Order: sequence, then structure tokens, then C-alpha cells
Amino acid sequence: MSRNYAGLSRERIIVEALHIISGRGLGGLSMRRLGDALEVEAMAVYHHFPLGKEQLFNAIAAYVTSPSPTGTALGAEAAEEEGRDTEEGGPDSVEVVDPGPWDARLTDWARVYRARLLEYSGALSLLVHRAPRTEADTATRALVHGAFTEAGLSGDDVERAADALYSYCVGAVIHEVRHRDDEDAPDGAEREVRFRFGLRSLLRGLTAADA
Amino acid sequence: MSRNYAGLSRERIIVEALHIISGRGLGGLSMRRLGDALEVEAMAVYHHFPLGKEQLFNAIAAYVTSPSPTGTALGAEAAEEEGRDTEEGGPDSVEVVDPGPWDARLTDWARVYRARLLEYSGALSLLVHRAPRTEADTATRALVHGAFTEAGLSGDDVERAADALYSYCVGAVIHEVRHRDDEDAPDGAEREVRFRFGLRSLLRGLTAADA
DNA sequence: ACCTGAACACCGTTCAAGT
DNA sequence: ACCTGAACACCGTTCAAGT
Repeated sequence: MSRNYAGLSRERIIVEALHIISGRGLGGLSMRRLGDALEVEAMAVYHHFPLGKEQLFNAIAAYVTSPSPTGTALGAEAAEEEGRDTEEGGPDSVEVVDPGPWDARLTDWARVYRARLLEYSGALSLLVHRAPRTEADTATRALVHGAFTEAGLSGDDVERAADALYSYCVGAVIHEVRHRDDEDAPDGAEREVRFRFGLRSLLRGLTAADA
Repeated sequence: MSRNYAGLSRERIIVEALHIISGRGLGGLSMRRLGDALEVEAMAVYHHFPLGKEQLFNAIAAYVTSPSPTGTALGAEAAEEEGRDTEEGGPDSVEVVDPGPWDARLTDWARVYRARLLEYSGALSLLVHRAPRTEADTATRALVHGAFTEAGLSGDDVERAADALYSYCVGAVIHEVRHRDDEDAPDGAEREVRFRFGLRSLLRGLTAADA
């Protein structure tokens, strides 16, 4: 058992780390435990994340906030850490036009985003001090910017509305996770109702004509 | 130097811990370092927090979310952990009537809450999986409930609006902390403008007549 | 390039002991 | 009651070495 080509990769490591986090919490993730789960010596992880646990945490944060399970965030995040530029070609090069009216686009995005954050709720606290610049993040900005512009906002108000939307979404998921074990906590269905209620209200307030 | 009546207390420990967190981050807080800062052996902390670091974290979370610096949360949190009831007399026994219209009351509360979370931003991630039941928390609920009722909401909508408000406030602070070191990050004044913009919009949307 | 294994400094916590 | 000090199991990370 000397040589061990375990086929380790950044993504396999991240997925296994998230599995541990989901089972034992963020504090339960140790490099040694991660190595065990990957059937590898703990130090092997350092070959893929030379900067150690902090770099792994950044990668997890990027992974969690990127909608695609195959992890488009991996390349971008690796480039970021080593000082390279992102591999993205030109600006607006992938300008995907979503179908439907602006509010449906925003609501759909929010629903997907919430679902993903809830799926990896154990890693949520990693996001408080980390805002990884992923492809998914740029795509989201374009989508939200376009939607609010279409809704009639302009100038600084577009940025302000976008910030309010992001704030509400991550805040709502955190509020949900924080309170889901309270004695009088609402069930899953009602929690989703509340999320959509708040979202609808916020969008209405953001796009109503100013007094 | 055998005997050492250091005059340790839960509050002194919490304040010192927050000082360390503020300087070196949450990961920089160790029991040994905390002991050093308090000029005491690390193990002395365990006499005041017998359940260890997790209990200390809970106490910090309660302290941070309680507006009074003297920490009204301390007693409530201690009671909670040891299974005692809170010392609160009857329901609605302290029904304080705030002055001003409902939206001013909510805006004032939000401004104070945001300021406190920003002051202890290093401890923010502790709140993601902790919702300590403090006196401040009960008072806030009464205030918010009353304000939204006065605004014309009724039934489940009051709870839903309250959840949306909490969600927005903690989400906004987290969004602010997450992005304040971005290259193109807005300055402090603009960040406050954005917070109030989003808050105003949310309140307007929450209390507008349904379509 | 990819992984091992020993080593080092540090950590949370227990426990018996001191005053 | 309040604090000490030694001890134990565990941790992140470095480094030299193996293939």
C-alpha cells in the first residue's frame, strides 16, 4: 500500500468536505477526518489546496453559491487564488436572455438560490466573511441588473435594489436555519410560504413609484 | 502567585472574547488566548462556562444580539442552559409603548440593530446556527408585532412580515460585511443609504394592499 | 505530479489538587 | 467558590521522502 493514486481532485475533496459538514457540522470538519473519508492521508489534501484549510473553505463557499452541481466555481476560484485572471473571454460574452417577465425571472432565481443554500446549510456561516467571485455570481448580477432595469429602475437604484434582494435572500435562509429547531417553528411548507411572501413584498416595494 | 481571585465574570469573559474576535477573527479565539487576555489560566474560564467553548459561543451570540451593553442577555442565557425558566414574570408584563408612528419605530429599531451587528461583525457567523432567546429578543418581537399590527396587518401576515424584516436586517449586515473589502465596494455612507433604501422598500411592500 | 509519515506547535477538555 | 497545573486526545501545517 505504498503508492496510492487515489484520483483525488478539488471537486471530490469539496464534495466530501460538504458531506462531513452536513453530518457533523462545520466544526466537525478536520483535515484528518477529511483524509479518512477520502481514504487518503490527511496531508494529501494539501497537494490540491496548498494554502490549507482557509483555501478549502474559500473553495467550499464558491461551490455552495454556484448553482451547477458540477461546480463551475472550481476553475474561477483556483485562478483567483493563484493570481491569474479569470478565464472569461470578453464582457457580456454569454449574455443569456432569460424568458418570462422580470419578476418571474427574479423569483425563479431566488427559489433556486434558496434551495441551494438550504441544501448546504451547514456551510452557511462560511459565507459571512467570504464573497467568492464566481462565474455564477457574475451571471446572477447580469440577470438581476437586467430584471430591475426592465422593471423601470435606473441609475443607483438598480444597484440598491440588487443589494436589497441579495440581502433578503441570504438573510431569509439564515433566519430559517436559525429558527427551524424552535419549539413553535413553522413547518417546511409554511417556511417556503414566508420566503415567497417576503420576496414578493420586497420586489413590490422596490419597484413601486417613490412617494 | 498561588491564589488568584481575578474577579472573573461571565460578562468580563464575553467582552474579552469579543475583543479577541474583533482583532484576530473568530478562529483566533482560543481558550488559552482568552485566559492570557484575562490574566488567568485558560481553565479558569470553565468555572464560568462549564460546558466549554460551545456555551461561550452561545453566550456571545446572546450578548451580540442584545442592545444593552451591560448585557441583559447574560441571566436569560445562563438560565436557558441550565434548564431553568426565564425570570420573566407574566406575558406582556413590560409592555413598553414606544413613541412615534409604526414605521419610525421599526426604522429606529433596525438602525440600532444593524449598528450593533456591525460593531461585532467578527462574531456574526455565530448567529447563523444560534437563536438565543433573550429578553431583548422578546422585546423586539413585541415591538415589531405591535408596529405591523398598527400598520394594518393581521393574522399570519404579521408573523410573515416580522420574519421578512428580521431576514432583511441580518442579511443586509452580512451582505455589507461580505463585500466591504471588494475593490468596487461603496463607502460607509453609501452602505447606510443602501440599507435604508432596502428597508424602506421592504416596509412599503409589506404594508401595501395586496393586489 | 501525487501521496506518505514523522514531527512540531497548538488546541479543547478532564481531573485532581490547591486556597 | 474560584482558580491552578499536569495530562490526554486531537488538531493544522511543515518538511523530507517515496513513487
